[in-house]
Amino acid sequence: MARLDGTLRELTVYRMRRATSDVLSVVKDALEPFGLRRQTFSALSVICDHPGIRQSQLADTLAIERPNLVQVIGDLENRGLLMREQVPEDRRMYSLHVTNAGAITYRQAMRTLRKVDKTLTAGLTSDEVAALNRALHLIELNAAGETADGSQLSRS
Amino acid sequence: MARLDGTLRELTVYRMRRATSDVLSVVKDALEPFGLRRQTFSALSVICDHPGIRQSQLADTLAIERPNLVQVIGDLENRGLLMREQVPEDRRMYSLHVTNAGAITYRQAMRTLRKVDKTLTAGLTSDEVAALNRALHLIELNAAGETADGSQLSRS
DNA sequence: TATTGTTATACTCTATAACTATA
DNA sequence: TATAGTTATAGAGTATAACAATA
Repeated sequence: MARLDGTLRELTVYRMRRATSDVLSVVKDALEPFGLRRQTFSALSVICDHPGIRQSQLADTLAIERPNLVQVIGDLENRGLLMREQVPEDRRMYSLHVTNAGAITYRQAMRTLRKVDKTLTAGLTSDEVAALNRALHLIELNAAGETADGSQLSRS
Repeated sequence: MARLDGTLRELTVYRMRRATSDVLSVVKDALEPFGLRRQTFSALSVICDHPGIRQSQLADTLAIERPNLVQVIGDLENRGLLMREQVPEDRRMYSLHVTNAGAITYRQAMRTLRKVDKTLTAGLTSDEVAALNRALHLIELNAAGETADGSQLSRS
């Protein structure tokens, strides 16, 4: 039987939502054995690469609202994967560092996610994956530009 | 300043999530003047193309759980965009049809979303968009395959 | 005054169990 | 017994306002 959502599939935005929805489900399952959720994994990754980063910088990087980052950081801290240190020069801030356990967990989880990435893009050449990544990046920039200003589209 | 999430951006799954998140925000804003949400628009589209479709078929088509479709259908019915008729042969079922108002609203919304699609893929050639759509479809199939069975990836 | 991190809160989206009415 | 639609509910993910501590 032919697809009943054929017209919708003419829209790239619909295809993105459908594909991403399934992909995030796979990612969630892949991270579950590590006790990580997508956001805790992403935070761990950025903190590993940038020791001493502040929560507000992390929030900006991951496009997460500051209040929503609180529980992510708290989760990682409770699991002993992360440490917070008050910054002496400005005691409003906390600098974030991963623990040894955090670094190990991150490396294992990242290795698993790279495999997931391979699995999900199986059937595409490396050039096609590169083209896909470029296209996604361009769309992300276009979309961010649309939401930033008072876009005409939302005014009928 | 360089990206702080450079490592994460090596993962296509991360790029998909970031791009799709922004895209869905733009789509939401674009549908708002029509009083539609993403799901009500999608439902309207499928019902327009397939008059008489049943709710369970619609749920399968859009990959929405049956309970979650109830409010979507109710919303469209309350707005007078949709009608439900009990099927005489099997009175458990309702066949769905759009009203004239529903057809008009759908056409206008779809026209707007096609423009949104163009805006978001601006900078890509039509060949590149076609390649993107194919890649997204392949990934969707790969991901659906992973979630269906007891995937080995979730076992460390 | 402005900013960092926090709390409280609410809204959307999604997922599951259990019910009803039909078959 | 099985299925279509429904209800109730709970869990994520995300968004805003307001607060305390600090600058």
